[in-house]
Amino acid sequence: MKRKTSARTGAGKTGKRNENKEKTKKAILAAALKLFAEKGFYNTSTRAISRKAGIAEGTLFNYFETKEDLALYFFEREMDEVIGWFEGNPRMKRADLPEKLFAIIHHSLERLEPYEEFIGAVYLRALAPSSKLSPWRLQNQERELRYLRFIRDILAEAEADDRLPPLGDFGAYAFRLLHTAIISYWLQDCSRGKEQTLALLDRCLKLADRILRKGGWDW
Amino acid sequence: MKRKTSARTGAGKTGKRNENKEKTKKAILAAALKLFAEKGFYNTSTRAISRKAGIAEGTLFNYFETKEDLALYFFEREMDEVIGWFEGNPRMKRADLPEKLFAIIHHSLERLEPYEEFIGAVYLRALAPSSKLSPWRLQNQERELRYLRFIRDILAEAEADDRLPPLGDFGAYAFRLLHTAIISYWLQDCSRGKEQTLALLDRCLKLADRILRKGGWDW
DNA sequence: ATACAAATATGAGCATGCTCATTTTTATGT
DNA sequence: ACATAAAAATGAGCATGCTCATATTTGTAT
Repeated sequence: MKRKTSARTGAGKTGKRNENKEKTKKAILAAALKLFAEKGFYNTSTRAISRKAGIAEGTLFNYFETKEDLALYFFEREMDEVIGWFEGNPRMKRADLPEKLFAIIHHSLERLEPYEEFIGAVYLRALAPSSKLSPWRLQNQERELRYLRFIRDILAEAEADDRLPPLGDFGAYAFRLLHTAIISYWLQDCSRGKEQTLALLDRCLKLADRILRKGGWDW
Repeated sequence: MKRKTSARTGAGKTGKRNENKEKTKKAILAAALKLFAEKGFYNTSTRAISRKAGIAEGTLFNYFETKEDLALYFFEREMDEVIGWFEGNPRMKRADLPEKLFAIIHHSLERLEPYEEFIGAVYLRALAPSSKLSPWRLQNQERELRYLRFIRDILAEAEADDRLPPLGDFGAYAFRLLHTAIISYWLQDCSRGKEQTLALLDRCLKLADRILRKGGWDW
């Protein structure tokens, strides 16, 4: 007789086995988050995470292929948080395009702040998902697509209202380019409260707004 | 009696000691370059470099603080090469501003091509020199300044001819932002001959040209 | 219950980047 | 020549990220 339990693969399965797996995964993530916050990414060893999570060291690598993957998981959650925050925020619905785009980057910078130390090691990679650098996993490609669709939809809405020339997919790619660049600037910004970055971001988007409002550029 | 040899510190000293030092440094760099090209950055161990250079492993770290520093050295040389190429190229003197800027990024991408594999690990860091990620060394700050001055001078020339509104230092920073972003795009560009990146770069600079030619933006 | 197989956990062990106490080399003063 | 000190080279050794052969647990069929 074949299995009677759910035939689906992936998350959401039931059964003791999967309960344990999820419990272990959560334990690892909780331990990692705590230690990263305490000691930083580079000063936290996978041994320490395993010990705190109450598992053997090898087990950790059954759940996450590399230590960086562990960090990527947090970024993925942060990005979903930003998308969720935006979509659940009624003020954003009413805002005009530059305000929306500013808010998205601004909010994501705020969410990223606690992780600043290891963003250089991980985040810039995450934004270049098809780089040869590391074998890109499906998980990352899904996140990437989710991000690009999210931006594309916002731009498409503005295009539909004739407030934006038709950029096609280029718009989302260009915005991601800006997003990447702003983060790399933010990383090296020593000013109080990262005000230089915010000023730069404001400038860039106001500029883009002025350009795009004119319309008729030969894209 | 005090030393009679040169009192200066730094490169260019004479004496058997410094001759040996420079010889060793060159041996390390030659070995590293060869191995990086053969096996790639990540598949080349510091042990292998040391062995090929004919020195003990510890010696390597008397010359370069980290393996990444070894890589940074090549980037530094590449950047100087780009600056030298630009300044020694008479066609560039006559070119207009967007052509100049396009050529700088284009040429540097061409020079960077052999190192593509480990640029993600090193180059983006190098462009964020005051990041907390790693304790930034004087060497890097000097390179950074050399780059920014190089760009600033090109922009200042255009400003003097009234072909550009007065941007002050912002111009050089903004260009570096573009440069960073283009590189991160380039890293993930799978198109033949990286033509997508070149198209994007062309678009960005033509756009910037059109904006700036109008003049009078309230920077 | 028992047997069996698939899934999962384990930790000894590997290669690596890097450190540091010690040894060797070089330059100088007498 | 010899002594001395500074500079430089050395390689054993450390902690780390990660692997993999082995051991344990879990689910199913009889």
